[in-house]
Amino acid sequence: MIKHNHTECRSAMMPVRDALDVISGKWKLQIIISIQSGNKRFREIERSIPKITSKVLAKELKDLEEHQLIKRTVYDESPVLVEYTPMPYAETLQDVIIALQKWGLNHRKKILGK
Amino acid sequence: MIKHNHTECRSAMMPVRDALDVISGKWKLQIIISIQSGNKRFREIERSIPKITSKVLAKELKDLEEHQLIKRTVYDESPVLVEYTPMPYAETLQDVIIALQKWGLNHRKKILGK
DNA sequence: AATAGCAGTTACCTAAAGGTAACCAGTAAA
DNA sequence: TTTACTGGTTACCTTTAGGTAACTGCTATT
Repeated sequence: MIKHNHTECRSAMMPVRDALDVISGKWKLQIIISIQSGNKRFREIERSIPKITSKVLAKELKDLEEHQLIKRTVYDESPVLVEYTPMPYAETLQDVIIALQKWGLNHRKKILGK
Repeated sequence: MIKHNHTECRSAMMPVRDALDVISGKWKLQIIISIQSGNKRFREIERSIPKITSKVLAKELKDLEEHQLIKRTVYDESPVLVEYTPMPYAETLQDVIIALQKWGLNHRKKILGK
């Protein structure tokens, strides 16, 4: 083999796979960003994310809760009050989010600049 | 730190959306990693990515070419020789890839550590 | 002559993601 | 009393992603 290394390639690819298994899809990172920005209530989060629907949001919130990225708290007032808050683990995604933000900004500039 | 600001939330979310429009999905980053590792030929790339199929690979390679992340070169020998190589623009994804790798590694440790 | 590799394409199908709209119970404001 | 808000759920449907397997023309190997 000249220069490319099969093993090295695998060990670069696998962790990306593992990460994408958790945070892939159109909505998960957007929801985390919304909650990290201070949105707590279901409708509040829903309104903060263009085009998302109740059904999709409900499902994705469950996924994120299962992965311990957010916490769902029910305050038993009447009517019931529900709050979604970020777990500390969600902060570990900052580098990913920032890298994607930077790349997205740059990409938009590139596209519009043509 | 965390402010409850609608505008701020949007401007954090939109670039992530833009980025995901280009590099979302199970395969695109894996393909870029494979090509950046030195794999050039169709079958070579295919073999380097577990579980990918010819059909999916062909489609994703077209997408990546359209977004100018990779280049397809046909050498008109006989039989035809085709090479895929990374464009300089693909290098701008390094931060994203590295962030995802780190997070994926850490996440796997977290899951197995329980 | 048969087999295998190359770079894909095609047809067919399933599974997952996502959209649309209606609906629930409870509360509060108009 | 009607309207609207809350946090979702349900049923139904479409779209997209992705898998399976066969097949192409061409060449090189066995």
